[in-house]
Amino acid sequence: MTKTKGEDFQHSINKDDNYIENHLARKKFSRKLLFWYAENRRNLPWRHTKDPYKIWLSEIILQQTRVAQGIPYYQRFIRQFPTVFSLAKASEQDVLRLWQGLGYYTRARNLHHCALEVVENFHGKFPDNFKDLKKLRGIGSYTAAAIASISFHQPVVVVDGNVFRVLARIFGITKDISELKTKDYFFALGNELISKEHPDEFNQAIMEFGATHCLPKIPLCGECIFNKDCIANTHDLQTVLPVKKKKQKVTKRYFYYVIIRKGKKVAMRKRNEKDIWHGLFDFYLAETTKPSNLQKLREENKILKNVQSDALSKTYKHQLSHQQLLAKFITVDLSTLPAEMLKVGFKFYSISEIKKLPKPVLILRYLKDEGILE
DNA sequence: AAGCCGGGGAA
DNA sequence: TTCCCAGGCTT
Repeated sequence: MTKTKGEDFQHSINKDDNYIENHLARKKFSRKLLFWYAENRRNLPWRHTKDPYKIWLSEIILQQTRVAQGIPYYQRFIRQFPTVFSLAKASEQDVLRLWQGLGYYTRARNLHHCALEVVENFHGKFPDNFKDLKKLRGIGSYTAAAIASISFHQPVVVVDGNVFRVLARIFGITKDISELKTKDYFFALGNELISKEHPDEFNQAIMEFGATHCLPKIPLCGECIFNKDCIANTHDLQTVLPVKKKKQKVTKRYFYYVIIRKGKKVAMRKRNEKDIWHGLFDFYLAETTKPSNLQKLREENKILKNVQSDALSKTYKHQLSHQQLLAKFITVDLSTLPAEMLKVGFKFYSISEIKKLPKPVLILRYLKDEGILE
């Protein structure tokens, strides 16, 4: 079959704002989801209680943490701190020690701080609604919704990684989930869909569905109750949805160029093919991952070690898709370098020869600034 | 809006 | 290796 990707699909969504209602009524979605959950729910320690303290504890532990990894921590915390009072009474050191190995340690400090807040400001009773829960330290929109729905039966949807994935796929939402406002969109959509009768079950069901069935890489579409209702499945968009911009980090590279002159000629080298600018010519180069200075460079680089001048040029910047290049130049005369440096085998070019060599724009800009090239 | 926090499992 | 996990806080 021909895959309907990107543009065609985007168009079909944009031209119809009622897309969701047309394809899967909210009641139907909720009903099918709860049905699936009844048959597939895992038996997890925090599923046997509605105690807001225990629900809260489990949710903090499970932030950015897999269920299997969190279970033993949950059990140890419950055993050692059965109530919010006992947790509040503990020292931060004790809490951190019990948390060790779990990562994201501000969670542990916030956990302790929050326990103190609940004891001192609320007589040990957690607030019973989304808005007030969210005010507590370490409780964001996700955790507030989880506690509000599970412990207090409030119809507020949880929006976590699972919910993004499940809703984006089933309803064909192509918004970029890395954008902050997109979370508001899913929050609104989820609150339209959530079962008013069983908000707790709905929230746990949709997360369970995402965690065990609608998997990130290989969703089990073949045996899925939403088979015909799911846009991702019917349009073969499982790998596209949810849309998340790469966020590929831009790496910075600092180039310290040494322009070695011999009379009217200048040394240039052809660049390695495994890097940018392969096959192009630039100058002798000392590269670092952090900004440096001549002092430090002299200690690390055999050429620069003997450089007398301390006049680095201004910084030349060049932005590529995934890396930012920052270059400085320094000119030295070959005669000032020690004899051993001659063995490096620089090749010298006259100005007219240099004009003919293929050069990176970074080099070009510098040469023009210096009036070497017109 | 972006950076930061973290250990671990899966592909 | 890379991705992502039942996110939230700070700047």
